[in-house]
Amino acid sequence: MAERLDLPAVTRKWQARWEETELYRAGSDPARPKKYVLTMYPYPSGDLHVGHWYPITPTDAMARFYRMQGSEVLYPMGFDAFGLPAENAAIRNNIHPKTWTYGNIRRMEEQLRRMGASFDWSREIITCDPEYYRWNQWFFLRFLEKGLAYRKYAPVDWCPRCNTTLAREQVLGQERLCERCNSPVIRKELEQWYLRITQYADELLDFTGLDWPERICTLQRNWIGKSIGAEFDFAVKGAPDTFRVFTTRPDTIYGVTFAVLAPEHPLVARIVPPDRRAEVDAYVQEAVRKTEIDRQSTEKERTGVFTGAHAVHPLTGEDVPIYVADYVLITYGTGAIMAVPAHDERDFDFARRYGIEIRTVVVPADWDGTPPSSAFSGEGVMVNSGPFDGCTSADGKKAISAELTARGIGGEAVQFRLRDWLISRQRMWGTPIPVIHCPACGAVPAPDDQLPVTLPDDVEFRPTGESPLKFHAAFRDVSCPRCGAAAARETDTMDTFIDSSWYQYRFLSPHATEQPFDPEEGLNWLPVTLYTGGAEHAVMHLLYTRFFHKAMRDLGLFDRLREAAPERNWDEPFPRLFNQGIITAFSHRDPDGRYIPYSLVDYEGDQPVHKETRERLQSADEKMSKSKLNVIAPDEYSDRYGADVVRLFLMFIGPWEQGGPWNPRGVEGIVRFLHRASAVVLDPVEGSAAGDPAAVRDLQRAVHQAVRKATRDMERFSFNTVVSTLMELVNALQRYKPALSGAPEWGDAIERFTLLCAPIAPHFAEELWERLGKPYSVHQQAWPTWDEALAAEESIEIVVQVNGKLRDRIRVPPDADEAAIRAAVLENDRIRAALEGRQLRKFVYVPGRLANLVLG
RNA sequence: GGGCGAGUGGUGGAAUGGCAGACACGGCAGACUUAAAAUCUGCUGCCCUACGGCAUGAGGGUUCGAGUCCCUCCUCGCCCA
Repeated sequence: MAERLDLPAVTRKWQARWEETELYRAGSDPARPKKYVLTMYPYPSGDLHVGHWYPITPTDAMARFYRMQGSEVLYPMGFDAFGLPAENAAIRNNIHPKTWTYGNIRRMEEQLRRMGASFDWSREIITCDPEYYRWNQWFFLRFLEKGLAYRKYAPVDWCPRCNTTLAREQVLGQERLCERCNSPVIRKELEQWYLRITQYADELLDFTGLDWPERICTLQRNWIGKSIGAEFDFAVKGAPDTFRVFTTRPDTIYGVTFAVLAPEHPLVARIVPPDRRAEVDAYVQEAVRKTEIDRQSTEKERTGVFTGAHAVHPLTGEDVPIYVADYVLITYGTGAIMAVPAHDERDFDFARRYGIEIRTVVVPADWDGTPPSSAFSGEGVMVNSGPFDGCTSADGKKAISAELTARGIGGEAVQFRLRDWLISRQRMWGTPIPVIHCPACGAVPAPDDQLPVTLPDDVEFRPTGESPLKFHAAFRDVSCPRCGAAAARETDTMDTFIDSSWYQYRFLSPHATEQPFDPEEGLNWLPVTLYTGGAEHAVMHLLYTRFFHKAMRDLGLFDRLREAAPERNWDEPFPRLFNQGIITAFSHRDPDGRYIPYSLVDYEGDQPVHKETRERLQSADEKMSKSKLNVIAPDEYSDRYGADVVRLFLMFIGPWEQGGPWNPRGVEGIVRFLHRASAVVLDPVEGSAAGDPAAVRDLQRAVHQAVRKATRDMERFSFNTVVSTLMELVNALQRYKPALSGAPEWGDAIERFTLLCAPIAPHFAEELWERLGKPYSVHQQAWPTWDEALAAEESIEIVVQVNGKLRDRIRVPPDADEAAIRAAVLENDRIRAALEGRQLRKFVYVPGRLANLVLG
């Protein structure tokens, strides 16, 4: 056997060559179709682990696949470079976040290069560069002009650990944890900047023309949370005040027996008579201290207090007692509700507790007249509802809304769960919000010619975590652009999700100075052909960028493009999205629950134990994370086996959208595969003949079937089966080689095999290609095609079943018709035996596959 | 509580409604070797000596035929209450 390929050396050799020859620079030949492949850019945390390789490897394969199919491909990479870890590092180590960030970026660029991904590095963007973030500021000013950006005083979510406010989307789960650091958020009242994403709520609910995983659309739909119902004003009895409520169930309005205000509702203070004030105040004080989870929890009993005031039922004129209760949130809807205990579980609990009447007004169609023992929240037929008795819920909703409109107190209304996007962050390492606060003129936008408003280099971090911008006189103290008086620059910075909301456009022309992106380049590449990334961004990045795109569109940024290419989708940033799964690895914990690094794990049989203490360890398959000490660095594997081994293994694990466990043993299988493949392609075989024609046909069939399968599987992102197809092909080539390696068809076979390897094992394929004496580069060759005639089976095997059970198989020519098959089946000995004494009821024939005899 | 997704050998997984378990890991046996590693060959879902039977979380249904479609349930994951 010839010498084995030195895969790490092959990796280094071709990476250097590709870089020298700028092989992956996106070209601009107008004759060739264009594809823009993009995968979510990483945060420069400092070290790339296999979790980073996982999304990149298949997208790189797709970029290569598209190039071989004749397209020019834009496949750029950059860094999401603003954000808190840099600032925390700055506080700990007393270095500027910029120093830390750029250090990490340089290291990660190097690591990314060692993957051998075909990025066009000439397009790199780094969001903390003023060249980039000036355009965040530019967009902010445009949004301000259009009323899409505004400032308001409101309750906001505050992360005490990160020392900043967060957007609603960045507060996760029922526990309301900070998306970054997992600490529980608290509520504060602050004046902050918002983007009016709610203006696009309806359009964001429209997913037509999006080839996205259904799951992501559903998540966004739920998050936006459109509900249609009615809104109306309750008049307070004996006072000039009114308060507005929203309900999704106007058909239950005759069942209203009380109303509830949120403890924070401004009306509370006004309507409470003096004799009840002490009790109500005490309740309100108590309520505002509770977290939202406590208040909304279904476990706890619902509490409240009677205000002493009454409202007037809008239709019946009855007195409706007004309560304050903490299960009504000031942040949702109008902060007040009409309560219908018979048809709402929470209202039902509350009414039970305080002895309030429960009045059934909607019943199921088959109702037997007995009062239900719990709230009936379904739809049905209206009863006890005056003129509306007998209406269905659906009709009743419309009729009641119309009635409210007729009385001039409300009407049909739509409520969204989606809130405007809070973008202010009380942090230093982000894009400065380009606004100046003037005592006379108020919040004044920085003039365009003052952009970019840059972050100062000489900052001093405080251990408290407060933004140093607040204390930086040169940054803060400026004169008002409008009146010239002494004024203060805004010291809050923008949410870093602003950066990623439009980065796909900056890649087109990362150094454009007059506009965010060059429309000519846009016309070349847009919209993005394929976007990939993690599903965890469903209601953050992926929602924000859809909003941002639509806002950019409404600023006119795509007008010229739409005019030149009206057939393309200019309403969405990413018409086609694919979510990869998560790559996991074993973590190990000692009996005290502490995570133990791999370097301290030993095995006694299958039982993991602590290398030193010999304690038994608990292992679990978990998402890779630094805190769980189960992060796998690809470097060790890459240095030992070459980058292609890591790439192939990641693709081989299983379906890309499912993710899967990293398994060092499985890596060995890939190494074996590459060595067997290189041996079968490169090793000479002595004394081989021209080969007999039947064997040649078998070889061609194997090759052409593999080409067909690999092509189809690439197109449907089924990378694991692309790899297994190539493994099968190598197994077949090994079988045929001794007899056929002298035949001309053999050369064709190994050439096609090498080309099939190119997208998924780029270094390996390049080396084989060169050793086969072919011209550089394999990545500039055409993807192989298959010939259906050569891929066709010579004879086909028909499975013969009796009553659905396998009884025999017969071989027939591929063109055999049903009559011929039937004859052959009935002649078959085993079938005749089975037929003995029974009657053939039915003969089912599936062309080319199977015959099923149904016997009586 | 609601929505979505998943459940297939010892393991990762494959399978346009048509031969369940491709491909690989691991295991077993053998070859090569003084020996080991590497490599190669064979076997490897369960039951049965065999014929054959049973098997895709459980139960039902549709169908000539169900891992795949429908219904009910269980378990796990994610999202929302």
